[in-house]
Amino acid sequence: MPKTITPRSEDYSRWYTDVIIQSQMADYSPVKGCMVIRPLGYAVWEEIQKDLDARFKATGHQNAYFPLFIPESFLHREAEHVKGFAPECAVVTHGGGKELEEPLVVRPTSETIIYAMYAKWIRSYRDLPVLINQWANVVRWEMRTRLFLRTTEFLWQEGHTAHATEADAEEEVLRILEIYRSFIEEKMAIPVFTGRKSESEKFAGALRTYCIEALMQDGKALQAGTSHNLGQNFSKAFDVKFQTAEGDWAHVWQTSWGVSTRLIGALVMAHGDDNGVNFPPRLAPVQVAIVPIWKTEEEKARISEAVRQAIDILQPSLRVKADLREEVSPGWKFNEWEIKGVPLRLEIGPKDLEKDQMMAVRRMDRRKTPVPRGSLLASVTSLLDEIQRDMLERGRSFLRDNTRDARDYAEFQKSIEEAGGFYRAHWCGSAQCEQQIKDETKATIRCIPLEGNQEEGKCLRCSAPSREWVYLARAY
RNA sequence: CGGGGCGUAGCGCAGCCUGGUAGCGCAUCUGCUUUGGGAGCAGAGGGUCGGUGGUUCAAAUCCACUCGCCCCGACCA
Repeated sequence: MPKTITPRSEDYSRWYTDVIIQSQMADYSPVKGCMVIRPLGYAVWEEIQKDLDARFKATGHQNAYFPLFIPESFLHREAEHVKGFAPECAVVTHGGGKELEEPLVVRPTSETIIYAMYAKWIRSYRDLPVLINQWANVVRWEMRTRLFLRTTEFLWQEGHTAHATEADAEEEVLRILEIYRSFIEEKMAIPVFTGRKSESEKFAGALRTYCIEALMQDGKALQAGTSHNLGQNFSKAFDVKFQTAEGDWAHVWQTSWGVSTRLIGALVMAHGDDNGVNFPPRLAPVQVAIVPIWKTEEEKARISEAVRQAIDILQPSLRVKADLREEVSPGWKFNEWEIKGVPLRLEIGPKDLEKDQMMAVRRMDRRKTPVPRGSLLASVTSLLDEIQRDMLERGRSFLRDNTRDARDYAEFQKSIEEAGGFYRAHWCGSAQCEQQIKDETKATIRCIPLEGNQEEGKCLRCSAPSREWVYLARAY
């Protein structure tokens, strides 16, 4: 039997692209670097949105929307920010048939346009904190793109908050980091490391950047989310001031944070296999696919009735789909739902009906479990929970097995080349060592753990004394 | 912008080295048989071989140019 998706262990990029296109999550568009998100891919995004949105609202945030176009001069107000983003900006120079007086930048991120508004909205300490999130698209003209991981245009959410004190801003940044971590681990079933970025890796214009780092199956790290403490860099540039209770004037302390459609790429890379994508139950657009099997007309009548009953029972609490097509065989359907990542399949045929059961098959390992029709909802629900747990656990083992200590530089160079993965390594803190490691091994400092990494040691690169270790990896 | 690879039927590919007028799988259509892991058999339809120019009696094949795509780098809060 010809398989649609072939093993690509020797070519992970190709496998990744094939899986996405064949599962119909996304397509290349006529414009290079831009991606068409098809209904399946968008459904995953909607699940991500739904969940994160609820978490943001539960912590007091509100959604709002700001313009796609940003006057070019806004970008220039914060020196570091423009340095980081100017090279990748798309710029509109004409409108209404005329050349514009001032070019408009298509937002690569919205700090500037949003803080220009905050300057008007914020007057008093009573106006703070401002806790706003925006669901939007942004455009960054990267030299090289990859479906979901780095596209010219992508969808994301960007939170922008303003606080009265530095402590409040720092608390917010860490609160969001924890929201991202728990979402990615609990819903996406992807274990992660969290921490702080080094100076060279932080956001253009931030005081400090915190991040979530995950490990893909080919041993490369992927940044899955970021949360920035902007300090007063932007509030000074945009003059966002408030009057304190004491009557003084002060600049606000700000944060910004975001996750993007890149998360979908993480999902594909972390859980996919040669049978297609593989979604964890809590995030899967379709959690259960029911595939009926019949030969005779009489069987068809009985079995479709049983399917209808199953749907009535499961539909109210689960995202379930009955595949009653007659033009394709059951075997076809099995494969199709697997390619599309449905975590649990329920088969029902004459043999099952006799035993008053349905056959449940897990997408992740094809393990079969008969479930009694009498306790269908409870059984299916517990199977889905089990799959969710097992997927996360499998990811944890993988992350554990691929996180190593690096003490000797030569050994580290050899190991990262052969095995990839994360490395715990002491770093003296100098930008020079960081750069040399990058040049010599392509590995970067993915994050500096927030705790648990205090330990006396020697820098991996220069052997100077070091008080803490960091995570190194090659990254997407 | 460098390095590598690929453009041949709707999709995936072979043929090219060594020129001789285009083939395979999937899909499609017809008929019969088929449903617990992508059905089987028999038959049918479908392609100015990315484009332009050159060499030749003859070009998918050789040469030059050109366009497009993919991968690896450079780049990338």
